[in-house]
Amino acid sequence: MTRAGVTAARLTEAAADLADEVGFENVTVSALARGFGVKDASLYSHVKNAHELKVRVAVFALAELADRAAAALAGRAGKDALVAFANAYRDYAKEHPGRYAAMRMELDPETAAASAARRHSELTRAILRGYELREPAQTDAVRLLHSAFFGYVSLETAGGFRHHAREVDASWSSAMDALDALLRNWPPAS
Amino acid sequence: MTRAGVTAARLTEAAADLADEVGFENVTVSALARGFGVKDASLYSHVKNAHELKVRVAVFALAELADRAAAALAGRAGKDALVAFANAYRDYAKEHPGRYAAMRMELDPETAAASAARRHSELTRAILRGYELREPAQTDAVRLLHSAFFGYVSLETAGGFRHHAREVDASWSSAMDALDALLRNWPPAS
DNA sequence: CGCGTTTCCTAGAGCTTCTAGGATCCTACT
DNA sequence: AGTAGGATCCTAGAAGCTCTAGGAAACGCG
Repeated sequence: MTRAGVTAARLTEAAADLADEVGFENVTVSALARGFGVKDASLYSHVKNAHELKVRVAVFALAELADRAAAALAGRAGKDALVAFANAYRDYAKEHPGRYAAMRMELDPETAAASAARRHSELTRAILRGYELREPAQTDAVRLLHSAFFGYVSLETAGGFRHHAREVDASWSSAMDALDALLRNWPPAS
Repeated sequence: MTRAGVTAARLTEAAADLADEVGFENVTVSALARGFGVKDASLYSHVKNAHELKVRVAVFALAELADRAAAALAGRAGKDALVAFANAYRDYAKEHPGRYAAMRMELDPETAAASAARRHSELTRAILRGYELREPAQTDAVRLLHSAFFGYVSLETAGGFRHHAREVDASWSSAMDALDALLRNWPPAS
């Protein structure tokens, strides 16, 4: 009897795949063990909790998306960078809905700090290099941009825009125009 | 032995309260039954599923927030309306984190259509009366606004802005300024 | 009062989580 | 080669949650 070769990393990736297939809230230690041809109790040598497993998936997805966003940002500036970054978010959510749902988890401060969440902020900030924004407006813009991307993609994947006539793609590109215009014309502090 | 007086509505409200206390993902039929001093099997006369219970909470929260938003919007226009509406979202999420998390659930199309989700769109659209936007820019603006509110509040409650120096309240009001400026100066279709 | 409906119960099956303790495999050191 | 230690996997089992089936008790109405 050879071993199944389970590691924490492999486990996390399998959990992420499972999340994309059956939904993040249906990711379970038992189902994961079945996928590995292993009893569920065995997985507790690699993972403390069911909760820890989900946190691992969230952190993994955060890092994966940060990689994609960084790649999309390379060699681009201004509106090109903005659109490429935003599309990285949207495409990732479409391709990996379970992983994206995992990212919506609440992480406790220390794991959040250790995760790629900070990279997301830094990458969003990198977009602003093509625009003229100084602190503290820069931080405010980073937060608003991140919120807009995140919220738009969340609402779209949740089906929030389904019942409208207008095509979502057209709305999306219009939103990109609007955000670009906003960054070029950020209002002075009141 | 008198009856406990359980109805679907009372159940939903208790579930919403429970969600605010222990988190939406920890809302369980058993815990709810304990709260009513009743066996868990009894609740299945009122609710089909655990899933249906959660959907009920989501729909309930959606309606409750729509009521608040509508009240906040009454008698206001322009930026006043924008800020009041956005604050209704943010305050609700702070006051009722479990209910807000419930709203993030994916609803199947028919229940989503029957829910207050449409009212949210209409209320967001009402904000735009104070600005000069025609279709299809209006729909695009509604989606972007809704995304920004929703995303900002989600990220803030998830602790996404915790590690930054700048006060979130200041960033928030700056975001309001920015969105107001954007609506007053929406870019023409490209 | 009696009838049907609703609410609640007990009993139990099935799934998931997680712990305890034991067996087996791999690695590294002597 | 032999063996000690650690990592991986197992069985067994307790506890919680979901949900069904069938029965009893309360309630509402004619």
